[in-house]
Amino acid sequence: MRIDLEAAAPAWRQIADQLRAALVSGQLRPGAQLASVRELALDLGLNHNTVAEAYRQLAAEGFLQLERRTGAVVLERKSPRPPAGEQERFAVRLRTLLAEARAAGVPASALQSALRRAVEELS
Amino acid sequence: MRIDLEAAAPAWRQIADQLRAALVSGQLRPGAQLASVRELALDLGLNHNTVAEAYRQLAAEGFLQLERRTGAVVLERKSPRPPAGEQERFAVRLRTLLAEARAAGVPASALQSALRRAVEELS
DNA sequence: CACGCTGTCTGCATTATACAGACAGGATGC
DNA sequence: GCATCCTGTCTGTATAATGCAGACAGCGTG
Repeated sequence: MRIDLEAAAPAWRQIADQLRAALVSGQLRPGAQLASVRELALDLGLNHNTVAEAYRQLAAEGFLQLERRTGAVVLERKSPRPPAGEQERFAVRLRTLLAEARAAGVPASALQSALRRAVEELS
Repeated sequence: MRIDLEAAAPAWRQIADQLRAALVSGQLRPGAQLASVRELALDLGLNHNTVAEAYRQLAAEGFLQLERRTGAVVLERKSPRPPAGEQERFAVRLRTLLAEARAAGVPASALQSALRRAVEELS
């Protein structure tokens, strides 16, 4: 796990994003015990409150259970009904991301293979 | 063009992102004249400085020429050599975006078809 | 019953954002 | 000639977000 303090996205969101990816992909299964906010903060070179903010975000999404003595535990979570327009918002963000990559000079062929790989990983 | 002031991304970045998508896709061709910062700001319900910040961002990327009297004009721009690791950064952001969409409840099949559509649009 | 470990809360310094308004320069109209 | 208008730019400011330091609260353990 890697955090870039210079990035536009705040550190707590980067932490939440990377943990969410691990949760959705099944690398973190229900019942798993996460590192304490201070442990992970020390590991990342951040303040414990920054990690706590990320944990609270994932708890609000239903992924984690936070308790005083127990720490952060992965919950069972059924996929929610997608809010209206969620699919369209994804399409817009995907187009934006592709435009940024093409503007940075990444060839279209490389983007296509990355997209095809993503399609396969979703199966 | 639509701006959401409540979104996490700042307004000037949303403007730049949407204009960049239009530039990369060829909807805005070299020589085209953009709306003045005040015109577009009025159209979006924002301050002219917010639009100017977006224009400066695109100018720094080589897309626009900004001049006092002339306004904002689309430049010819050869795609730069992609910085090292740019392709990998794209892959990471794509995975993050997909994880977020799946967490929001968008079914994998919908994501796959959106990805396939994006592959075709890149040809 | 003191200690240690957990997440939570309050307060603070810094930075980013969006805005209001003044400025600069060059074309246009009288 | 010269006022006027339209362009992007610059300065200053109020507000919110961010990351951090440190204190607090609950609960198991020795």
